[in-house]
Order: sequence, then C-alpha cells, then structure tokens
Amino acid sequence: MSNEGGNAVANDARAQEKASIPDIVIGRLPVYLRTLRLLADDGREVTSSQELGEHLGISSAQIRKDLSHFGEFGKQGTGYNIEFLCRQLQKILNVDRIWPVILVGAGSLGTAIANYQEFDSSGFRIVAVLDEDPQKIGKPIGHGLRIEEFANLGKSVAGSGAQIAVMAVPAHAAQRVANELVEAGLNSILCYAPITLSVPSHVRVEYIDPVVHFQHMTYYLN
Amino acid sequence: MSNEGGNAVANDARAQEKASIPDIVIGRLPVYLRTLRLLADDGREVTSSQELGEHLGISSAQIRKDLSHFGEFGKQGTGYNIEFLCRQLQKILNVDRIWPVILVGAGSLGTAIANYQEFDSSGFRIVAVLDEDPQKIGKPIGHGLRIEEFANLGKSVAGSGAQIAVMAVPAHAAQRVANELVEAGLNSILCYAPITLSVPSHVRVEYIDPVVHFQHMTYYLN
DNA sequence: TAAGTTTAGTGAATTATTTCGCAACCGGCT
DNA sequence: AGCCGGTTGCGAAATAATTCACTAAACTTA
Repeated sequence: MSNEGGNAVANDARAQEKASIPDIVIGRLPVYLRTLRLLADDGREVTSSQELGEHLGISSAQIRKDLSHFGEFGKQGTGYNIEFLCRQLQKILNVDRIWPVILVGAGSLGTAIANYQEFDSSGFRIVAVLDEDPQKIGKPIGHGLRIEEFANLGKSVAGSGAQIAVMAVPAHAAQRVANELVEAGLNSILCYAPITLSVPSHVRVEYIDPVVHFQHMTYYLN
Repeated sequence: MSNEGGNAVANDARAQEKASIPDIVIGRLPVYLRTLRLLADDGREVTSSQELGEHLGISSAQIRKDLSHFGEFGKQGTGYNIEFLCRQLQKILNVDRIWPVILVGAGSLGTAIANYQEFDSSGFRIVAVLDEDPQKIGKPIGHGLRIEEFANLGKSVAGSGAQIAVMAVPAHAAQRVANELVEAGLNSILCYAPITLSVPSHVRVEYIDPVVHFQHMTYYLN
C-alpha cells in the first residue's frame, strides 16, 4: 500500500507542533483505535470513515478531518486498512510501547483496577500498587503484584520509570496523595476520586467520576 | 436573599427548552456541584465565579455564562451563596431526589461500584445487582444487597422504577446486556466496558474507559 | 453618605469545532 | 480503455463555544 511508508504530506502534518492539534481531536483517537481493534478482532481488514462514524455515532467528515491532522491514512474508493490505521494511531498516541503505571489505593476500586485485563493490550502495565494502610502491605493483588507501602513511592517511580499514576483513594486523601505523586516526579494522573486536584501546570490530570456521568444523565430525565 | 425565590428572568430562562442548552454546559454542572459541596463541607458560605474557576482551572466567565442559562443565582459584589447554588444545581440536574440504579456485573469492578460510598449523597442508590454467573447468585454485595440472576432484570426494573443502569461486564457481553437493558425499558446506561454500544436513539449512554484516558495522556508524553 | 472595590450577568467579539461540498483518486466492470 | 460507484482529504462555510469588556449592583471603608 503506497501510503504505508508515509509521504511528504503526512510527514509535514506529523511535523506540526503537538500543541497545534486540538486536544478534543486527541481525545477521540483512543475511541477510534478501540473501535478499529474490535473490527480487526472480527476479522475485518478494511473500513471506511462512514462505517466507523455509524459505529460511533459521529459524522464521517469528523473522522476524516481528525485523521487528516496526522497524515493520509486512507485510500480513495477503498477506505482505511484497519491494521495499518491501528498501528498509525498507536504511534500517534505513543502506545506502540508499554507504559508503566503506578496504582495508588488498594481498596475495592484499586483491586478492580489491578485486576483489569485490558491494560496490557492497550499499552499499559501496572507495575506497583501502593496503599497507606499497614494492614494491606504485602498482600497479593492483581497479576503477581503485592501491595507496597505508599512511602515506597519514590523507589517505585525510580525503579520503573513510571510517569503515570492512577489514584483510587478516598476524596479526603486525594490532594495529599497527588502532591506526593507530583513530588515523586509523575506527570500524568488518572484520578478516580471525586475532587478536582490542584497540581502544577506540567502535570496532566484526567478524572473518572461516575456521579458526574449520572448527574449528566438525570438532567435529561424526569 | 432576594434571588432565592426566583424572578422573572430566572423563570424565563428555566422555561427554555432543555435541548436549547448546550450539552457541554450540562456536563460541567455536576463538577460545579461537586466543588461547591466540598466548599460547603469546608464551612464556606459564599464563593465567586473567580474562586470557583481557579479551583477548577476554567475561566470565571465560563462559569457565569453556564449558570446564566438557568437563571440568576448570584449577587453582584458578593458572589454566590454556596448552599443556595447547590440546591439550584441539584434541581436543574434533577438530583433533588434519589434515583434507583441497577448494576449489572458483580465482578471486581461491579463489587467496587456496589461498595462506592458517594452515590447516596449524590442522588443515586443501587437497588439491585445482577450477574449471569450462577455461582454468584445469592451472595451478599454492597450495602445489604444480594446478587440476583440477570434474568431477574425485568422484575428489578419494574419493582424499583429504575431508568438507569451501570454496566460492569466484559466487553464481549456488553452489547448483549445493553440490548436486554433497553428491552427492559431502561433509558440511561453508564458503560464501563471498552466498547461503543449500539442503542436506540431514546437511550443515552455514557462511557467510562480508563484506557481512553491513559492513551489521551500518552499523546503528550515521550 | 460617598467613594472605592468587588462581582454578577450579558451582548459582542473572538476563537474553536464541525459540517459541507467537491476535486482527485481508486478499483472493479464492461 | 473508459466508465461508474465509492471514498478520501481538505478548503470553505457554518455552527458552536469561549472570552472579552462593560454595565449595574452590592458590599466595604472611611
């Protein structure tokens, strides 16, 4: 396929500053990738922006426009080679490697996260689980891990090279924990606590709060 | 406080069709509410759009504009009475009541969700936990619940009047489960499975997928 | 009371995002 | 070879969201 090796247009596009590509576009790429992988698992080899759009409930134009920020991945008349586009999206998102992740909080949510199967195949591996409760230290969790004391954070970060943490801690502990994570050199935090964290501007935080989703839904209910 | 009883402007605004208020605005209201409740817990009585914006990392103008879709809740020179604004947001979001929620999936994620403390104080109560695994039926879960067979779905929905479900099931089961939820009359689904569901247009689905957040983050990393 | 400070609400301007519409192109078919 | 249906990539247009900037109002202080 002629475009698999890239071309001048694609390289120009890729050379753009990251900051110039809207964050909202980046946020959709993982969903595209996820959907493409399901199609691939289904044995499909090729798809189109139209088919993808129907799956996702968005317009085909949006998908084409989003992808066009990064290069030319499709073929007129044919569409997109699924495996190829997956690989390209993985490269763009930097998940053509495995990222070590540190999990803080070994309560029932932390345990669920430690057990979650999808991380490995998506570019992430939980390399340490930390908790402040002395009762929990040493207990096995997830796939071959043991709960470590939170005070080990520095060593865990240094040993693994992790940049990413997941926080599954109670709201009242979240800001304190976040401060320590930043202190330890982490720059990306996925926070399950229902609180907006205050962090330096070089640290990126994303939030998961089911209540926010529920309350968004109930607005439309009676 | 003069604006607590509402006024002509506020009523006009409230009379607008829901569809006319941007969904993105609705999506921020739960975060405002969450933040206001933290301030209230802190003993604070009054805040300003500027203070809220600093907490949340957004502009004060955006907060004022968002709120202005629904009425006039503040006082010039003073700001917003926190308790009052909380109540108003709860009314707007329809969480000035308790919504029954059906949880499907009693694996480790389902268990974590069933144990989650924040729902009660936010307007939600898990009223049934369903699973397809016969081994799990009858086991206690969450606060005083027992796992029921998924085939009970119809009865659970009818008995509770639930409109909302949370899906904590494996990806391969998700579409099938979603079909049943829709069939049973539910119209709002919070889906933790990493898949985009296909549902009729009267059903609203929101997604929680940590991988999407991780991959969004890694775009900005090296 | 009067001046100074703070803040909400909002129309207008700006910026961002999505959609439209079409030229160029691909592959299959006759 | 030439035509046809299908599809991308993309500039331009349309729409949506955010920010600006200002008025009016409420509180504070002297």
